[in-house]
Amino acid sequence: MLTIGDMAKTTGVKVPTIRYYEQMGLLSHAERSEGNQRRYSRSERDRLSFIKHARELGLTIEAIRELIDLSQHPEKPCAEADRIAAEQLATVRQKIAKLKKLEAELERISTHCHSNHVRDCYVIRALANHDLCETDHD
Amino acid sequence: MLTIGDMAKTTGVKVPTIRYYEQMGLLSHAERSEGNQRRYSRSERDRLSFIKHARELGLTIEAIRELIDLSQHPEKPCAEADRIAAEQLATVRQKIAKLKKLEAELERISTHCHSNHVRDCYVIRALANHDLCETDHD
DNA sequence: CTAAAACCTCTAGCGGCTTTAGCTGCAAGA
DNA sequence: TCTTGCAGCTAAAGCCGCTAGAGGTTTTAG
Repeated sequence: MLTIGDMAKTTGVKVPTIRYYEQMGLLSHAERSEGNQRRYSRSERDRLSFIKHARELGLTIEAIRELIDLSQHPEKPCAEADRIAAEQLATVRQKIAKLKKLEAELERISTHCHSNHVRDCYVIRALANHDLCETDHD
Repeated sequence: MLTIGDMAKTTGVKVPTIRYYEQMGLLSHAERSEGNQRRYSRSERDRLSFIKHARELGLTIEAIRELIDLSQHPEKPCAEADRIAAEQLATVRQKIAKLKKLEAELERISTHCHSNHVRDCYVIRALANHDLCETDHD
């Protein structure tokens, strides 16, 4: 049996976060030692790794909960799991697209200013005046 | 004089958000009507647009506060403003890099699954098993 | 046996808002 | 003039996904 510290060490998820996941229902209530400390099996550690990996990919707690529920029902069709992954992919792509616009504008702003005083600073002027933008970031 | 609603309409910043910005010290305490409603001048609206634009670019409230303070002192050197913009650019670039890794992995995961049941679902297996990853997203 | 490390619960805090509850202000139509 | 209904007000709580701290208990190493 693993202590919560062992779990933390082997998965890289911090101890308070593990307790948080239990509270959120991603991990079931762990068995307890006589002294009320959590004890985990290897399969619970695997589930924690699953959760960690999913979080690293940006999935919400809610989405992970759905995936865990799904994985408890191996006979169900996996279209649902596909949908969750695909949605996340779409979200990530949107974020990339948006950040690229920001990158372009910030680049322009911060390479443009050759003045010495705030009075003429391009950074400040660009922020004050959206018309100086080339792209239509929202 | 503009009401808070007018401000919201012309800048696209929601009414409660405007009040929040005032609380955070980005907007100064607005004048009030006899009936205690906020009344704004055009220059306050311009400042709100500035804030909005900066937020869209991902600047934190704190960074925006610094920029506003700077813009009140036109004779100061603008190196500080440049630094803020450049830092934000670096942050944005980091985020893009990370998201691209996620995109690659999600793409692989969600195009890989041709099974019908959760039992064999690649999405679920990939999440359970980090070894299936090609990149070393953190 | 003791000291230290690890564990426990509970609560509060982060950023950047959004929402809710319960009020008051104000303009336009009957 | 009255009323209706939108707009505004304040204060406080809620959201996400943790993280940190206080103050106590259990486990482990020596």
